[in-house]
Amino acid sequence: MKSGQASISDIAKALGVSVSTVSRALKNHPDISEETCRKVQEYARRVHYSPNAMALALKQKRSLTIGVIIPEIIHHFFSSVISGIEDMAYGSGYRVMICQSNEDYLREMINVQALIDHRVDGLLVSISKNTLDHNHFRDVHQREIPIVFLDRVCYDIPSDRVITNDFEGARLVVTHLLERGCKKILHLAGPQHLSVGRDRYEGYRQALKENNIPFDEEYVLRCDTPVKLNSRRNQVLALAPKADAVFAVNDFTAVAAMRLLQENAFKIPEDIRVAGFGDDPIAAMVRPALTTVEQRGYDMGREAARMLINRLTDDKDKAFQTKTYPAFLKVRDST
Amino acid sequence: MKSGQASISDIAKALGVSVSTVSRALKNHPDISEETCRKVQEYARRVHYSPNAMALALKQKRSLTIGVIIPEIIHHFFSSVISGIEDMAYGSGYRVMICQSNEDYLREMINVQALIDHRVDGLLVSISKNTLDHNHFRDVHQREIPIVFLDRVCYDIPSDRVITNDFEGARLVVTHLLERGCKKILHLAGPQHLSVGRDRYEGYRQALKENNIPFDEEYVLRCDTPVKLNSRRNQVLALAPKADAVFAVNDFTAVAAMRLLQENAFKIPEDIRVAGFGDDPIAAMVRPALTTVEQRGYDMGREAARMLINRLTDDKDKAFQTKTYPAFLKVRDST
DNA sequence: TAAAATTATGCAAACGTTTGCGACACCCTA
DNA sequence: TAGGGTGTCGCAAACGTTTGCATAATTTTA
Repeated sequence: MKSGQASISDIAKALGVSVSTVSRALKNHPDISEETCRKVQEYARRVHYSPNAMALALKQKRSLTIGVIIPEIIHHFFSSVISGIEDMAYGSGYRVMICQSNEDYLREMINVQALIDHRVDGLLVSISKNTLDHNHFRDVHQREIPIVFLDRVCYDIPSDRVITNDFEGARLVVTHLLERGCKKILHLAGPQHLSVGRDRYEGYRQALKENNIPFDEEYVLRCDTPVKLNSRRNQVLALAPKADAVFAVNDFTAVAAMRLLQENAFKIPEDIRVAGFGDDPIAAMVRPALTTVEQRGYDMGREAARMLINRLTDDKDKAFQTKTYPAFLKVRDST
Repeated sequence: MKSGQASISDIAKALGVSVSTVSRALKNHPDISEETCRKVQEYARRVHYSPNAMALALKQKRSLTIGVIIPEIIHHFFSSVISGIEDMAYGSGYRVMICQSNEDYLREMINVQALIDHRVDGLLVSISKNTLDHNHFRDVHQREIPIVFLDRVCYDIPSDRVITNDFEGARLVVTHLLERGCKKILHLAGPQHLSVGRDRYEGYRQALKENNIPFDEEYVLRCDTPVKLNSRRNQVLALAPKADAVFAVNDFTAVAAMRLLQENAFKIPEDIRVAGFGDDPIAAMVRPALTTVEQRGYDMGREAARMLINRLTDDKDKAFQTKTYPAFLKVRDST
């Protein structure tokens, strides 16, 4: 025990027994006498023995660790996801390594490689906005490391998936706006190569179609962050007088839109209604409180972890499945 | 290479050389001929060889991993901290294992143990609200694993620390309120066993003292979350008519207070002014926008990681130091 | 041409575990 | 008293690396 950490063989030496005896004694193996068990365990406790997870992982060829790659931890949705993952993982004896891609393709690839190097048993991934190529995930798949995609999923790779019913959520919220009498709904859309961006866009179109409102390309702006909104403020302000509602692909952009409109003397919801997506806590705190679509991050994280751990243990070869969480409308004061 | 992952000895076997040759060839050791290097590296690339970090860690007795324990990832401050830590760590070849204590003492202890088991090279910690006993950190210290405390620090353990000047921040914001003419300032305080809670409280008192405003115990409420605020709403509403300002220990509580007051027909800032601490993004988004104290989470995380890595490499035995970030007042519409 | 130096490679130990198998020393039974 | 059973324990291999040292072949030097 040269440096702080006692090993099994330190204990063996100190007690004059073999390492195998110590190893067995520590887990109350029936081969070992009670007397020896007691002595070993007592000594182990005295020196604060803690098993070396690396050595274990090496031996057992599994690390009991799952890797998580999410775009940005600062978004409430993703931090809820992480909490869900952690709770489920810890409860099942797994550890979690969390990485952020920062919406960056290169960083995502680096993260994947780092997690592979660490021999994680499985991967939980929500892909970055700027990821168009999925070969790094294909690599993971070829290594027989199971992946569960979550929210921002990838349909190229055979895998389990956990998603919100984005299509239905968007359809619901837009239908709600139409029921309020809106005819011209501006959609601040997300990237169309992302499942969530596309599905919400299509839900928007579906709602229009169902209500016989003509679709107008001009009323769709690719704009999914407050920063982007700000850089397109003139365009938005030019459209706003003609529009009677804004549906943003997420709550942050919706709130930013609300502020922009309010600063320009629009009254919400009187002059123009605003809705978001995700039910970030901010939605309930701004004034007027934001109508949005609930997205259960914690539950989705938990479920994704459950599916992954399941595949790691019980049914390795079960058919892949996609779990879809229903979307619930949260009507507040902004619509 | 039975299961997906090729090892060094798989390469050795395939190429008819020894594992030591492969190991050296992979890192361009001068002992190995160019020819062999080329062959080995080419083959390694073909089979997607990636070194087993566990085996490496075992051999080298260091994992190039640092463990992070923070209370709750959903708080913007802490997720910024994490981003700062990650960027610095990745840039220096370190990996990061992130754990949440969820403000729970037991969970914090479990996290510490898990990170010890994983043989992290060092620890970055912001202690939980419910941690009164610090023996689990003393254990870490005895194992000669360096710790850097961050924001919520612990003075019992010899270690580096990174903090905000909470005292000064609170003094500034309260002074600002007094300059606005306030005389009765309600303080929604944090736990007094936490450095941040105590320092902000004392900053509040100091500001009063400097301005010859009598301190009144009745105007200090231990209440640092929206939930707690809600359960004490009657108490707050009883005090509000007599008070002319509220200073909350964090922005979430401040915003919750604003909403409570607004719902009860108080005008902000006309009837009562409200200030928070931390400059959470929500502070800029609510109306009126919240006056608060800036706290540079990203930079603090980066700095903490830098200090830790420094201690891990260069100067193991340098004297411990505490880095204090200055606090800046952000005056907005709520005061 | 023998000795010395150089070049390229392999052996084996070590890191901390787990685990199949074999080795004892007993005690019991027939 | 020989055979078998049982209760305790140790040996050694294996997991994937790195690295000091030995080895062998080749070249250089004197």
